Amino acid sequence: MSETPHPSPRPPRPATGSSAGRAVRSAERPVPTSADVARLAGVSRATVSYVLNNTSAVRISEPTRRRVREAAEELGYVPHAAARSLRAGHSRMVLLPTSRVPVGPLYSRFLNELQWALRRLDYTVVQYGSLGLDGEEAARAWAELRPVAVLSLGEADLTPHGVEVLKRSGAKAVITLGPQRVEGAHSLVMDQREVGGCAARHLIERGQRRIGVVVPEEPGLEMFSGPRLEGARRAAAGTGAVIEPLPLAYEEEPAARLAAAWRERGLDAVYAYNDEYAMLLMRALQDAGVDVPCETAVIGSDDLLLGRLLRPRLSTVQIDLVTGRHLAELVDRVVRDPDGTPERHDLMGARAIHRESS
Amino acid sequence: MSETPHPSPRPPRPATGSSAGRAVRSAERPVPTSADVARLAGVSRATVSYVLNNTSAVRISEPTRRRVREAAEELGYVPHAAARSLRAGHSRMVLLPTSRVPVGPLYSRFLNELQWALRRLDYTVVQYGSLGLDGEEAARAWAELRPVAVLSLGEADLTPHGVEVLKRSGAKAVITLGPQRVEGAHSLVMDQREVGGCAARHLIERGQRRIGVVVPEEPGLEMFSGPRLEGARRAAAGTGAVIEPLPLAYEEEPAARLAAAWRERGLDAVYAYNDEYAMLLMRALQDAGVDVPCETAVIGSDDLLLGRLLRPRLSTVQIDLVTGRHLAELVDRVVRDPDGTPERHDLMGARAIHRESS
DNA sequence: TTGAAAGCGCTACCAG
DNA sequence: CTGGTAGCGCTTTCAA
Repeated sequence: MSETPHPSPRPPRPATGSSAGRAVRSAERPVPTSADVARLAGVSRATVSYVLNNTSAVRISEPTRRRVREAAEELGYVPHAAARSLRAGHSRMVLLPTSRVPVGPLYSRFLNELQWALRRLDYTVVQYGSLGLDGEEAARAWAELRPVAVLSLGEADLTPHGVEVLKRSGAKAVITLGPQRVEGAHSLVMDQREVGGCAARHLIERGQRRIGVVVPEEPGLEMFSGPRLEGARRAAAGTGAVIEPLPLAYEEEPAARLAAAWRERGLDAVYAYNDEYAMLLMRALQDAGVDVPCETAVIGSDDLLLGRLLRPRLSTVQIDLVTGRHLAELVDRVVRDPDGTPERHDLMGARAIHRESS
Repeated sequence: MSETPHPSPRPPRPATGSSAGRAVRSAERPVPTSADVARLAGVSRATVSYVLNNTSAVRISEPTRRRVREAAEELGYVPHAAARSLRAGHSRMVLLPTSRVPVGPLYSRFLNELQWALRRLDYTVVQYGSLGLDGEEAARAWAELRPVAVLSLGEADLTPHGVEVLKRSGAKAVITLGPQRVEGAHSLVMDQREVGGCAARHLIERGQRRIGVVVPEEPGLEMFSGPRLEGARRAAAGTGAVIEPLPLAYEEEPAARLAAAWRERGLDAVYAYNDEYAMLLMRALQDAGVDVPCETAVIGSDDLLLGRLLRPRLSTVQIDLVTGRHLAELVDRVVRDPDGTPERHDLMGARAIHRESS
């Protein structure tokens, strides 16, 4: 991609030659505008606007209303959102930069809930794929849409300058959801370290001393895996337990290889990033004759149903995300009062659930 | 939600009283416009536009260019996408209505790939959450954004009339991805029946006669589960095999109940909607003492890695989706030549993979 | 090489 | 109760 940072030019737009506005192709009917509706109904554009928006400050006679509505219906008129928000000077668009990583079921449920809640508050939720843009570029791209709020869920690394750009472009709320605060933004801290910390503490309390931590090789997961590893390290610090990172690809063959050389590592426990990696590794260990949990304890995270179906049942770290409704309300509050002090919210709880694998 | 269909009014907008345009709050700096840049650079707005868009038809002196760019940088100017596309009369927005269902990893990978490919073709991908709107309402809501293309992946039921609305509002391409064609739209047929068909044929070929088909009770999945059941029925028709639908919630307890009463049903095989449901049911069957595959054969679909970790390894139906790149190119082709005959593409292949559970 | 101005579709004033 | 109209920010033609 040759999207370039600010003042350097965009790729030149080909001089189309075709004049702006109405469609030119002969066969194409032009898109109907409120003026067309007005003409057909025999009223002014203002009246059309009043009727269609039900403006309360103005009384329009019932026959007129009906004529306008019939005309709109007949033409298949649909108002032009861009024109409307241009005129209004603001929109109710909440921008939700789309993640580039395959997110888990937990997270996508959260996203759905969030969208629903925002809709109920009359916001238009727009997920914008900013794949392949860095922080600054992304911020500029988002700013072009003039959203009233941006909810960056950690997809691109929002810099303080990026936040500034967004605010200058009219965003009332810039909210980040990630491991650390971003200067100038309202930050909802979702500290993944706590997940790794829970897992490690659980293992250590149960007497394990040499703990492996699976780090997925799948690209795009560093955002989660790094802090989780870090959290495990912190939990181990000073307890005498040691932490050993174990890079692993999400496939049978690499898992089998890791398991084959398992005893050489002398690990007595492993936190496997999440339940899926845990299932993969646990199967490989069992196939290699390593007993779980006696020889090696295993714990995952996310509390997937599937983990409960294994034998032994998989221990896990349950993650409580803030509800979508809660977050939506926060967005709304910040939009209404943009000058409130950027608060810091913690919105993730984590607790270990002991089953049979640890 | 009180979103009402067309001509009936929206909830009246509160007469704000505040005049449109520039922000009013005293503390707030107004959002910089190209006019501000022009003023600061000491040139006209036209020149600003030329420089920032690198218009090839016009030669601007290098010193002027630099002054303009510096001014833009200093003000933190970001062009206003809505104004631009209003003026241009078209946008390059591809609207991707967001699904309301928790989609699987397969599908979200496909979505990511698609977004990426569309970006490479210089489209702006916007996912729009149309949760809670019916087909007609959704079509109108989408049309307000004046997208150049709409890619409805079956989230809301697009009616022929909805397609008409979208086309009238300027959409060059309306592409549906679902079990059946929609009049007027380019249809990419993703026939889920084929998945159920594959599974049933596989079981029948292996000598099974009484086949259960798990139908998830999870809301929002009917779109997939219905056709899959239907496909299984068709495959069974005339073979002497019978199909029995088995509603099931995705939880351990209901699965255990189903398994406890399993023998009374006299089923010798089951297609469990997907691999996750298959894993759930298979575990329940095993816990109830029903042998898999001898007493009951089990097959899922999606070919998840996790299914291969079970003992017996889970048979499955592998689904080949069209690639995102392929679909993006189709979108682009249709946008460039909107009047081409709506083609019908098949973009799903399915084949059964025999492992150990069937 | 640059500037003035029209106009995209819409809404909110103010006058009738 | 309704209509005229200004102007949101931008691009592009035409004129200087």
